[in-house]
Amino acid sequence: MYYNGPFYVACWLFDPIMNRKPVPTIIDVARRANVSAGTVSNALTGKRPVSARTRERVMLAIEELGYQPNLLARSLVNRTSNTLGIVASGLEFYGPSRTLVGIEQEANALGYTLLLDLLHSPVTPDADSVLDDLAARRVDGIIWAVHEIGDNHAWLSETRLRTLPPMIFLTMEARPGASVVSTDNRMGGALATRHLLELGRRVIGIITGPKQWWEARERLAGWRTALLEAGREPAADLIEEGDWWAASGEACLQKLLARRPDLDAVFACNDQMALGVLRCCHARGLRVPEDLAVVGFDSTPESAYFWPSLTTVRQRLAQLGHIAVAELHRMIKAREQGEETAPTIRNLQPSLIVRESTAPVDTSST
Amino acid sequence: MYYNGPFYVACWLFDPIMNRKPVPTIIDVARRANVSAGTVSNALTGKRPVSARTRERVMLAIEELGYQPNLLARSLVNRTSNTLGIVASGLEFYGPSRTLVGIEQEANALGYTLLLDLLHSPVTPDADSVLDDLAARRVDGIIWAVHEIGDNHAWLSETRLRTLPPMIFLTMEARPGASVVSTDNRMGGALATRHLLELGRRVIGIITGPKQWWEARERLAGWRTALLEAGREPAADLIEEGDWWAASGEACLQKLLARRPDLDAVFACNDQMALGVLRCCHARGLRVPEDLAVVGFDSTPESAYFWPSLTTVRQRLAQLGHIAVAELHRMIKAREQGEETAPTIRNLQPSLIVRESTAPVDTSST
DNA sequence: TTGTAAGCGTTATCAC
DNA sequence: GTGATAACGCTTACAA
Repeated sequence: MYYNGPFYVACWLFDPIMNRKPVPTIIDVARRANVSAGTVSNALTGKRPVSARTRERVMLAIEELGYQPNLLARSLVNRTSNTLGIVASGLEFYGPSRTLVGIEQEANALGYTLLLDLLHSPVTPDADSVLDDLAARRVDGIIWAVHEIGDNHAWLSETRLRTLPPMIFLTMEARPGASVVSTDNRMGGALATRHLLELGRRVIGIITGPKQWWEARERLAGWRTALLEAGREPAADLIEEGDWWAASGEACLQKLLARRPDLDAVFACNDQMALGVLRCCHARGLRVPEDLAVVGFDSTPESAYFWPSLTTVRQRLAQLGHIAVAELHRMIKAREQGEETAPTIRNLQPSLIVRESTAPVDTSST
Repeated sequence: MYYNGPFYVACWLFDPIMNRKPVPTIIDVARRANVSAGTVSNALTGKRPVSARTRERVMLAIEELGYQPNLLARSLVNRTSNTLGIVASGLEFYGPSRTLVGIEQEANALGYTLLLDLLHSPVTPDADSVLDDLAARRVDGIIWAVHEIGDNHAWLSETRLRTLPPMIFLTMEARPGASVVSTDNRMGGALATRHLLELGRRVIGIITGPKQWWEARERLAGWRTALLEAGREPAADLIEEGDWWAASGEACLQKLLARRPDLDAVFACNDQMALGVLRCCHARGLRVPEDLAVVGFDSTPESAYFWPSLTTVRQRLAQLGHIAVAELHRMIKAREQGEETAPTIRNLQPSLIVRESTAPVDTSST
């Protein structure tokens, strides 16, 4: 009835998995249920009606054969793979991995599977080869979750975007033609600094991330803005550049204190550097917050258990991922309809979590 | 010369992406280079020789057309997708995400792309649907990186394994037919405890992870072993069960101290709970390590900057990922050759990092 | 070295 | 409601 020809036999003979019976196909199912392949397909996808009796027979055959539809073949003809490519880096850090979880959740909810590509060097990414591979795999959309460092987005242009599936960018400065979703880091920096100003602190230093990083510059800009608002000068000797690691927090505070012994507050631009700051304070016998108030950024779970617990800026990292995927999904659907979507820019507002490192009175460690 | 028939035209007309020219195929390239599709294929894969002149023409055509080979189609005929499925959970924690990075690195080095599936509930995973999907996508192999909690591996059986691609398990108790790579958590627990014994501590408590977790039980077993070796009794009132979070470290230490005011050392089974322990000590005015020596587990980057810096057990998480992928690759290649591979069990040895929380003399914070 | 054509496992079209 | 059949884009005997 169905004969697949000599090639089929050859494949069976040379089957790479010799000690297994060949994987059943939709044709095997059809044969066993005494229907055509098309009917099996319809029974499975429900795209066209199938009588209850046939459906039953089909399902039975599937069960007996242990049939698994081949999604590769399905994607080939459907011209859609229900797959999202995600390019990320720095997954060993809290922020990126938290965001990835958010991305996966929303992707899963929308029926996408994730194809993960991690960049080994976020600074000089070989963007083209990664993106080409993703495009070759026919992903439905791409999430670029690589922090903006130096000119590592130089490859990005409107014309390049046209050669790619719908794409969304995380944590990047707005660019023509690109859809971006970020935390408002500038606002975060301002929140932290205003809080210290309101506490009456007079000499507020900042330990930034690497200036190469866009996020670091934004948080610094927020600090500047808040100081200027208050009529203070954002003096250069109040700024030290760290590298996001705790060790640099410690080292930078040493330098700041050497220059400005009158320092009475410091904004460390992430929680890890803030941890280094706290350690430095303990070592020097500085009381926090009495002698030095400290604010961090990120609100890692641990920060509530530092000693003292850390006042910090919280970004909604998982939500960042959710929104990115939802927006990407919208773009994909729109393009399927042939509609042209205008690029969107989303800026998520962070919030301040006040804890012991700035508020000596309240001992609660929320 | 080549005419693809009415369907091709229809596809062009109903092209989902109407404002774009249809994606070029290998046939378009062939036509433009005045060769056959097979030759283009050979030029691209190098599987069969192609004359220099033809290759040049082909490459030119590819360039001009912006052709991207369709990996879906290629995988369909090759019966291999160069893809690894990874099922993971708890990615918001340091351990799992660090391991994922290791996995991705090695996978990348071996030419695999990763398909990521995160389990929303590691306790009662819907393993079958996730695995079926991965199998339907025809991944070449699967990495199960879900911690063993309760009976969340109940689905696993030798017969089920036979229906799946080659598979490797992380951090799980050995099982017949399954290849596993884990850290030797029992050894880790013993290392930590022996260290405290050698320091002359007499009453050594333990704050475990949830007993539901295999890893937690193993670390506890290591503590027991070490105490028994030294002729001490692993008394029940020295044990408290935490939940891996810092808050539970704090709470558990309170309970331990209430029962055993003579406690002079505690082994917290991860660094986060150890952080909670340190906080509790500060709050109660206990000196670390003079009054209470503290050891953690994991060696997170932050632990070196706790106050005091934390003595902890280091597992090579990235290496765990490397080894898992390398082993999986071996299994895949073996099965391709039709060879039957015996399941392998790998146990990675952890090591102890001694810092201030147990060694008051040495102030270095390596 | 190159072309022809069958085949990978699906879905969609068009009759019946 | 169901069955042939062509098509998705690529690889690979086989023949030339």
